[in-house]
Amino acid sequence: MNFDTADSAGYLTNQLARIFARELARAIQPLGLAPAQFLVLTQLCSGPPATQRDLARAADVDQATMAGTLTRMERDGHIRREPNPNDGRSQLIVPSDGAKAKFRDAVAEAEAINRRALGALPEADRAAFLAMLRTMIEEFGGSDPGGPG
Amino acid sequence: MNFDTADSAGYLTNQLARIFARELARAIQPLGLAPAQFLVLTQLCSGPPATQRDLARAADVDQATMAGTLTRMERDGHIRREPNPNDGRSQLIVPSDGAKAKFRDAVAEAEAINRRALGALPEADRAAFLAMLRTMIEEFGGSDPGGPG
DNA sequence: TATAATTGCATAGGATGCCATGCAAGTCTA
DNA sequence: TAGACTTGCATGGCATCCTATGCAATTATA
Repeated sequence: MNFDTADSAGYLTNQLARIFARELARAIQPLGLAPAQFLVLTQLCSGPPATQRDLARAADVDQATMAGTLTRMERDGHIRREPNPNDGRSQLIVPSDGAKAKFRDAVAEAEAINRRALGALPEADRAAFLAMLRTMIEEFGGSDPGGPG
Repeated sequence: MNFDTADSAGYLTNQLARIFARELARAIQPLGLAPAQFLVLTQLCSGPPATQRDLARAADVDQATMAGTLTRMERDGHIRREPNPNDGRSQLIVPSDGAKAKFRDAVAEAEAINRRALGALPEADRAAFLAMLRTMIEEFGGSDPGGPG
């Protein structure tokens, strides 16, 4: 009974994902940002005001996970929570000016890492790789972090 | 200033990796195994006796991470640590009979998940996808969990 | 409208991961 | 051989993630 990790899509994907996360964490750590926080800013800096629920859904993480990330971001002054006039249960998450500035630097770092990784592939394969990732993610589309697929 | 996650290799890879992890965790949870523990058994059940350091390197995780995983596996009776006759600093990790049996079931679950994911791709693309993952992982080959690339 | 179901959050618990430290054992070298 | 360096582990701290709960605010319904 064997399991060859070298031929396992799950194992290889996990390994590459950890590499991406490590590289990004190292690159943006000087900015006071962590990978999950960068992702939150990606949403906040390019769209309308969002609630915790919105952010969790957009990032496809559990609500509890997002709650923790936002707590740390608030602690570090990256965001603040404002009352939501439309719903007393939720709050609107607003990025600080400092966070917006740091986000711009972080984007450059993230893009550099993506370029380095994709650069290892023949130019003709790069778009195909991204498309394959999207296809497989779509296959598990119903796989909410909070419910079986 | 924008960052389009839909075109980010890092973001998409991370998302797919979390899906794989979630699916595997749910599938093998009834066996009393977690993803990282399954990976350890993959090594232990198909190779010579290994030390904590060997396992950490094979899995490309930090030594401290592996220490924690092995502690939980020992707590749950999946492994035991035996003195290493060749080096007083380390111990040899040995899988329990029960763990070996559970590993066989877990392999079936992991393979099913891999098949489902890869099955979303045209047959002709599957091997190419795995090859691209390996190529990018190789690009960051020196990216040890404990040292900059 | 009173009750039930839904929805948004906060928290606690557990598994991974990474970094930084500190100690012990093994190896190298002057 | 003594001192310095290297290597293997254990721990503590922190960031994610997920599951399970419990509470409060909204909505839907009888």
